[in-house]
Amino acid sequence: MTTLSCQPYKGARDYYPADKRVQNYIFRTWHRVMQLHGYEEYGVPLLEPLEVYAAKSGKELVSEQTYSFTDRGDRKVAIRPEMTPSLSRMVAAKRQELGYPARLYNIGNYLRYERPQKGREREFWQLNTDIFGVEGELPEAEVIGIASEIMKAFGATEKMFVIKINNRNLINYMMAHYLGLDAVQAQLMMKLFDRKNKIEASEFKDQASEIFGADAADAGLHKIATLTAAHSIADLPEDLRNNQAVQEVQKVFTLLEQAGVKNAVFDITLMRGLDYYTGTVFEVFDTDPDNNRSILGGGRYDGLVGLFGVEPISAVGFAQGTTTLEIFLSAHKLLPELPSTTEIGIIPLGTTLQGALKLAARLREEGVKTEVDITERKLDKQIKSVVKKQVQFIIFVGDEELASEQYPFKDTATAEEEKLSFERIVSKVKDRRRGSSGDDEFAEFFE
RNA sequence: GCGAAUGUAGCUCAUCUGGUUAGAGCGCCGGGUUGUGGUUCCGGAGGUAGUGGGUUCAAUCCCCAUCAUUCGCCCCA
Repeated sequence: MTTLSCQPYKGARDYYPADKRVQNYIFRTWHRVMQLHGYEEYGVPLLEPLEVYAAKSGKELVSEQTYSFTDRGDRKVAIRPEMTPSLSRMVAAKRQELGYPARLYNIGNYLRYERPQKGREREFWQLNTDIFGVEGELPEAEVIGIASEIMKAFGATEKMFVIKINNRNLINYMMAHYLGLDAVQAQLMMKLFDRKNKIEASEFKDQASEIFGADAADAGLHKIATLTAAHSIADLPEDLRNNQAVQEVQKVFTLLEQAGVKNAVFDITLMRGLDYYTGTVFEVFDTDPDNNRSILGGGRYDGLVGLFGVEPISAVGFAQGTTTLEIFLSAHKLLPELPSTTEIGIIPLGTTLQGALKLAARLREEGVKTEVDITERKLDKQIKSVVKKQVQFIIFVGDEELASEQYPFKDTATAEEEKLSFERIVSKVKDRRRGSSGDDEFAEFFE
């Protein structure tokens, strides 16, 4: 008989209670910010017909990175590698019944068959948020503003992250008309732009001139230098500035300024890999040069709903994953202390287990999350277990306590202990609840 | 899919250029204390050195393969 491995599947993680607390903290914050902005939660199936992704997601994502199989009915099926196509399908199906603007969000897990590494897992969890049915730049500004608020809700300051913004129409115009590239060259150049911040300046230059070809290299490089030096619309060369797409970008920036978002910048090198984007694209980056990593990304994708045979509906959205967000939060020391959801551990003294169980039942009636140690081990072992589980309080229950109804009530963090009545204990725990999380009105997200 | 590094106890690591029964710290379990932990003392369990093959009188150490982990590329959350 061979022994089974304890390791989880490659690229997937086990979430022990301490890990799950971190994940739930992130989920809770996401729920709170999205609901405050009037977004409603929805859900989609884990499985989709493969062609839902084949249509628009991008070649590599579908052919190389999708977990797909043929089901017993001979259907080609994929486990969702992303949300947007499913959501577009869903919106298309009920496009006449939804109230617009349709503001929707979801928190779910996805699978991509990739080589795992730092900030990348095969199974990952992300927030998806989208607004449907509004043309113009207002949805972009709204969604980017929410992205910024999410970052701040996690405690990030504007110095810690930057919102980079670009526009697909501008990119296309720039590639074809300003730089004079054909489709193949443009594709290569987009990939190169995408990597600009990850490679040496000289390497960027070499590869760029190779794409231009010997004849056009000098003029092309000169133009690219002008482009990459541009940190706002105003810095762009005049040939580009009059383009319609530039006006769109300008409008987005004006709206963000009015909304008080100060850390958004124009970045002509921002590309985004997915094929379905049609207008504004944006990403949030860590400003720490050691973590040159995108922690949120999205854009406008007006064509996707129309693929399902209905009139197109304009759409803007973004996704943020827990994997890279966790790296960001811990690097900036933004992860709070997250104690156990269990608030009280009761330790029976001597032969008072029945009394302890009754006390626990009374506490639960008051909504206090309570466990009882039923191991009958030595006292110090029981205390150690409660502390290890990061439960906040201990009540010791012996015959004396049951008679007097005054219980030694210990704070495991400070080691302070006092004798309290049942009522005082309940109010202490509830005070602590309000004080620590600060968002008791969202207590339902603690589930 | 490509490149590189690593793999010894639950965790972090020793074991000097291959040489007797592979060690330590932390953790875990038990006891000193039939009512108080994270900072005491004593004892104990736990390893076919990722796995398989090869070289050798002899392999944790050298070689090959394989698997896993990590870091990059590609791509992306």
